[in-house]
Amino acid sequence: MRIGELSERTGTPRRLLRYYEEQGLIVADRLPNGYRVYDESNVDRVAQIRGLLDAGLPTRIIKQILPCLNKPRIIHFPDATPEMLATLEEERDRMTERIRFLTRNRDAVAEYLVAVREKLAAGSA
Amino acid sequence: MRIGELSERTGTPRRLLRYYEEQGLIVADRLPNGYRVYDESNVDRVAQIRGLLDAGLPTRIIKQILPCLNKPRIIHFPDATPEMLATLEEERDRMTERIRFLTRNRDAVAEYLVAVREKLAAGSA
DNA sequence: CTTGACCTTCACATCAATGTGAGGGTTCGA
DNA sequence: TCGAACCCTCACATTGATGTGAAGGTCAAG
Repeated sequence: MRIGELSERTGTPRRLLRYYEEQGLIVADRLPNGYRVYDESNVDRVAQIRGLLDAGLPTRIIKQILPCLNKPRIIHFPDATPEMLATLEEERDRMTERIRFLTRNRDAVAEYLVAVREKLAAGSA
Repeated sequence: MRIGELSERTGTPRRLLRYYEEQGLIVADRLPNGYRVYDESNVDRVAQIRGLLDAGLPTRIIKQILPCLNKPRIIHFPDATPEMLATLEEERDRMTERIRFLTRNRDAVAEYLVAVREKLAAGSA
């Protein structure tokens, strides 16, 4: 498929698909006329990228961890340098931290909402 | 305490403390000479803000949910407009989504690391 | 052959979170 | 009274993720 279809199917502006490519997050083949061509796998990949971005990870980190997140559970080890592993561990811990924090705050917000609803119910009763 | 101490105790650049104030996330009293003064509660508050920022929430949303996250479990209801409640619900759901996504990916990264370690152990054995 | 819907690159704009520094007051101790 | 260590505001710079548009190539259908 070309960029327009991928854009529609992932709900991602073309501009960003090009940007992700520029950042090395996705790769596109080219038709003889220069048009980008994508295969199915890119749909999932873009979704993954967007999710990670939305989760607050910067593209340069996403670039590092993406290869470890392949669907086929065949972990193909890229040049797994020690520093890269260190980065990954850091990032894993950062994610864990984030999850903890986010969960705490989500729960607080949720509790608040419940409390407000009760208040409202009591008030209107 | 003045801005310098708060900065040190929260590990946050002064610049950002002023920025958070500008964004309405924290409030500071002023000494007669114009210096900002903070009390203890601001230390936690800043930590909270930084955590939420790090979790990917923009300041304008943080501003909305902060009032619902007070330590003393006395939920004091601000002008809880219906739209604000709607925003909060949306944000709660967004956070939940984020947590889910983040968890999945964190686990994937973690698994990857374990696999690599095993590989390395096998190789060196 | 032209029109319209694609695609390309390039480049400038924006927004939020930050960095950085200029220019200038206050306070306190040597 | 001078210097160091604070504080202030103002304002421009930067970075990452985006928006937007110009100038132009490709291609299928009328």
